[in-house]
Amino acid sequence: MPAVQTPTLRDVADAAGVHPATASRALNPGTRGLVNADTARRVMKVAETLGYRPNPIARGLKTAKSGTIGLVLPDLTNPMFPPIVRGIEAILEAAGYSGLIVNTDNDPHRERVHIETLRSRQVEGFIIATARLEHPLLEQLQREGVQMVMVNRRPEGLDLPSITPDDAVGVELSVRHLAELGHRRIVHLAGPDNTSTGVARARAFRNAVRDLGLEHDPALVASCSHWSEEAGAEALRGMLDAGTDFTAVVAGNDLIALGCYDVFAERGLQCPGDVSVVGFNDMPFLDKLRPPLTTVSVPHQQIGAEAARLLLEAIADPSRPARSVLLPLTLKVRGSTAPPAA
Amino acid sequence: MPAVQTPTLRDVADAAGVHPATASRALNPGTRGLVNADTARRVMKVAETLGYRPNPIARGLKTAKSGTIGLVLPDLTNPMFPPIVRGIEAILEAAGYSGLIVNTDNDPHRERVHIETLRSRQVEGFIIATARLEHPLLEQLQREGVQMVMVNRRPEGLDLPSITPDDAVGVELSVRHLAELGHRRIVHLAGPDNTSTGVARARAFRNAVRDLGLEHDPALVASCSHWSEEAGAEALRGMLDAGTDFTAVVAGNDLIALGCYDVFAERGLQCPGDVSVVGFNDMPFLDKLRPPLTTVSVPHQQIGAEAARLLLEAIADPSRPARSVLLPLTLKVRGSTAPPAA
DNA sequence: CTGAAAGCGCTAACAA
DNA sequence: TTGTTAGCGCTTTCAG
Repeated sequence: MPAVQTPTLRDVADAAGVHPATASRALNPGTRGLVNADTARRVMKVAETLGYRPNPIARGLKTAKSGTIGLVLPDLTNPMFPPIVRGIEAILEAAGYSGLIVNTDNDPHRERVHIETLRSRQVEGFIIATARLEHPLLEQLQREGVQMVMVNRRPEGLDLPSITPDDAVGVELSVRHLAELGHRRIVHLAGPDNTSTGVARARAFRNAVRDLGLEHDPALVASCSHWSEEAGAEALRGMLDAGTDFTAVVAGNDLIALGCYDVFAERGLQCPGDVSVVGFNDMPFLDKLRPPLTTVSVPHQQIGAEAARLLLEAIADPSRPARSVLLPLTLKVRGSTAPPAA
Repeated sequence: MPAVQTPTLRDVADAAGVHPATASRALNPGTRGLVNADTARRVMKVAETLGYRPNPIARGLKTAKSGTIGLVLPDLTNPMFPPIVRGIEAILEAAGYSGLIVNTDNDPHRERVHIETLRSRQVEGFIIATARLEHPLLEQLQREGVQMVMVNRRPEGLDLPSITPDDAVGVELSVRHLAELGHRRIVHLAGPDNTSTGVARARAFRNAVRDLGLEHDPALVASCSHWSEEAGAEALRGMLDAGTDFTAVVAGNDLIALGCYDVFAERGLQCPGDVSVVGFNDMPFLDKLRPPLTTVSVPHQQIGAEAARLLLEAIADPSRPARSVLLPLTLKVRGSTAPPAA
């Protein structure tokens, strides 16, 4: 594609009157010390004026380093991910890395293929947002010594570094808020039970209900098949059709909560008049919904940044032990929660 | 990172008892014809069992082709882009390409740096969603023979392939809808006037107002500094503070419309009771707003897919003349528009 | 401190 | 049809 041939290391070396090897050393901060300071300066200057840009591909071929990391997302159209991506990129960029984003659409096959492609492109590590509790692929990657850090969710039984929200605290906050408003029969529409966030939040829900002395009825908990509006709507419809009695819903995440909104409209239920709802994530634009959604606020950008930092550390020093971070959460009270009707 | 050394072409060749060059030919669909069918089969089988994966980096070094294209976005957190990305990836993937996504945050400097990085990574072309009317960088790239296609917006005076919504039709639809409801004094909060979408929509607005015989007052049009809620809010506040009289707003896009919602809340205005609003793009979740936003629906995924197709065509045959596509739009009438108060 | 030489994994002439 | 030979642009021994 070029047309204008970008100058190569040889060109710089020739112009500076040195051997390419010397030019290489002069241009690389790591090896610059090995070369005469004056020569180094001269080479750098020539490189500058020639507009020399090292070819990372050629470099990668030699060093097996590419300056890239892979970013594996389940679904880019879920608004919670862009802020994570942003946080990641801010850190990577500062470190001279770039992230290659792939979308799996929650399909393990696509995931496998994408990860393979990325590996063949020599990514130096992965940030993975698609973890499932059972995740053989991750296990395999770990065995093969691939560097990676999990964001948001994590697999079970694998000791992998991860940055996740403190799900238990988030749910506890939600349930307590509803209890304080006077709700006694609270539904939990859990996320898929093959994800850590799904089960951790469901477990936290049960604990909170018990600790706060609320009504404890298995019929009040259902799992959604996906983290989506449709799945949330379906789960709530099932609950309603079964005649379950409740005055509030703790949704596994914001999209599931939005699914509830759809069902409220279908069934002529008022929110928060007839039923209150709490979401999870605080994705954008929630404040403009009808009604504005009360939700658990998650520092997505910070999650991303932290994950990137961890990964870069691991790449720099693979022997360093895996570290995991739980990020603190807060509840954002908006208009979707109110005391139950008397 | 590897740990398990992935087998190289040499390994395959050795195992199959042929020369690496033969193995290469056998493995590449394009050159497979040059090799004995039996040998080819054998090589492929060996490659299969060895788990051989070609190294695209090494290949790229030789061929100056990388199988990647660069995707330049102004802001990934704007919900209109993920669907475009999805459309692009669907096509690229099918063609064995992958897209490298970068975010410029509307910063020309970041844009320049990112594009340079991508070029050094040998992307074969670009899909660019950051075009400004005046865009020296694009001009330079075009001069240098870089393949690219514009999505959504385009620069002025450069003959570059583009896939854009039919802005004029979209605005015309909006204004006509409002006129039919009985509105006579309609405000347009235009997008930034350094973008083609901003000015094209503003021009279309003026034309529609004239054609429909509505009130034509320069005070009814303002430009927003960005495609954002904040900028939209600011523009509307200015309008209100100036005492401009109007009953409806045609917003440059959905985010600007959302900014209007904020101002309505601040100033105690009812929508659509006191003032109607129409957006542009039909980004996700608009149906759940208070009130649901009437907007122009844009086939984002199709835009992305079409752009990817165009780019792949151009890469395959650079001599082919630049083609541009205007995609048709429809109006999605929701709850933010109603007849003006009497 | 610098140059020479080799090679990362692959493909593309050119010969045979 | 296959093998030989180079070489993509860079880094990295190893000598000097």
